[in-house]
Amino acid sequence: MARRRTIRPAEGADSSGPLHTPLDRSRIEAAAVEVLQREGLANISMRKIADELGVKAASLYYHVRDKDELHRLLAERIGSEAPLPDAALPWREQIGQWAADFRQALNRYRDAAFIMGATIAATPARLAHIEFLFRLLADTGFGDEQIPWLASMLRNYVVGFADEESRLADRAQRSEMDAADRERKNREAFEELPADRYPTLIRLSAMTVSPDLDREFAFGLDVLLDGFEARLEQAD
Amino acid sequence: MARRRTIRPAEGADSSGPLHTPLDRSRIEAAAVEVLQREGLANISMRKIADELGVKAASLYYHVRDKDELHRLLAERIGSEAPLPDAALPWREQIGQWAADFRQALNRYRDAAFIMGATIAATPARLAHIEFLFRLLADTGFGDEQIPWLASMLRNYVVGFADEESRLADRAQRSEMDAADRERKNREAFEELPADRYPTLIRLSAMTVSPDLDREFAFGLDVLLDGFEARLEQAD
DNA sequence: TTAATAATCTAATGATGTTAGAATAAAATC
DNA sequence: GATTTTATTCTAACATCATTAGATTATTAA
Repeated sequence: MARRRTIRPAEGADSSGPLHTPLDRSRIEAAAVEVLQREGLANISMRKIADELGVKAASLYYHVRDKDELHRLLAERIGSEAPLPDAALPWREQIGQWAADFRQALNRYRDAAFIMGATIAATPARLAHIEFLFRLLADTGFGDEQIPWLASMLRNYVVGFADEESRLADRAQRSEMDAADRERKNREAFEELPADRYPTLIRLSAMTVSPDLDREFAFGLDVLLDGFEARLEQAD
Repeated sequence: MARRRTIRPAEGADSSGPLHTPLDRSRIEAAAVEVLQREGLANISMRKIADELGVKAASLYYHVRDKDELHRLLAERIGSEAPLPDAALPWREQIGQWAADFRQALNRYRDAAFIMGATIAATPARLAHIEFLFRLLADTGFGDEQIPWLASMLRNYVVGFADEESRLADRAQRSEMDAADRERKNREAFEELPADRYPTLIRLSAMTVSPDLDREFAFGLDVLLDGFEARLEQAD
């Protein structure tokens, strides 16, 4: 039984014949990340990933079941880059830190929020996040029957926010305008709407033109946690 | 200039030659809905929609720019099926009603939450929802600079919840088990996890097995709105 | 040296979105 | 009523995609 393979020494030119360092899931994952960052989730294909590795697309299927598994690999990687906070901090600060770190991890990758939303969280790093939230909420005094839904709200808030962020970033990149041009164009778009139908929307459109996303993220989380705290007081 | 077309009388057999009632966006939308409900979003294709209409795929492009526009059409349809609540009710009840109706509309269509999340809301019905939320929050006394983010949180909560619901429903349908079998299987899956790594997750897994989704939806919304109310009291 | 096994490749299948340009049908014009 | 114009659909094709079966190569075990 031939179990292990060694890395083939690449003597001579790279392109002469099938001389590659052997594939494995982690190299495939790395290549997938490369393509993701360069072309976005919608433009990832098995062929492009294979090209990145100097290999034919069919070879990937020896190491990976299908494209869905690749998505799960990407999701797990993103999740694994968000650290868990110091357990000694007060609960609100722990959640604040967790949310900020999670958001940061999501923002490091293109379409990350979308990927997280489209895959199931049955991998170690992502389960660790859920375990962290469950444990923290339990230790803080929330009722067992509430905890899964509260945790889901937290996760949902961060992913939803990051998703909006990434949509904004994509739109900004696709239309190659500077911030001023974009702001003008945005304002024009709002002013084209029928003013009688959407008066409040138009009046408040200025608020959404150039937002301070860090501030808004913290604000929304604070609102959410105020709601949590209200439940906590009820239970006493 | 030939402006109008009349419906061709379908004398004789349907299949004899190119005799169709003419296409238009609304008939295409209806066919798309048909395919969506039968096969799910991932399995919609221009060809299948065309088949549904007894027409070739290329014909669709005369009425619809591309597949993205079709998605926007679907999203607008879903949004237009959620009514706006009675403006005479207290603000929390208005939001409660709005959320319940919106969730119901989302649950009427397969993958609806996903579709809403993946398209931009620049269509009349969806803008009307935003206008409603903005106006209600403004009338209730929230600060102008907070309103867009609060509204985004509400929308995000409903869509996120419905997305989880539809994932649960899909999984339930795909594995053709009854509720009891599913519950057992789910429990087994949790018990396979390493107990030392995810103790709280496993302990609370019972809570997520057969949830009362209506109750949980209302609970989460209540938590969120408690957070809103706290902001309101600060402003006074 | 030979046999077994692991990893990659070739080739193909069937499906997809989209486009260009031909064909057809209805309406407008004469 | 005949002809031109315009609106709508079709044919055919392109490039791309995920995936699979089976041949081929390379490496290890016997």
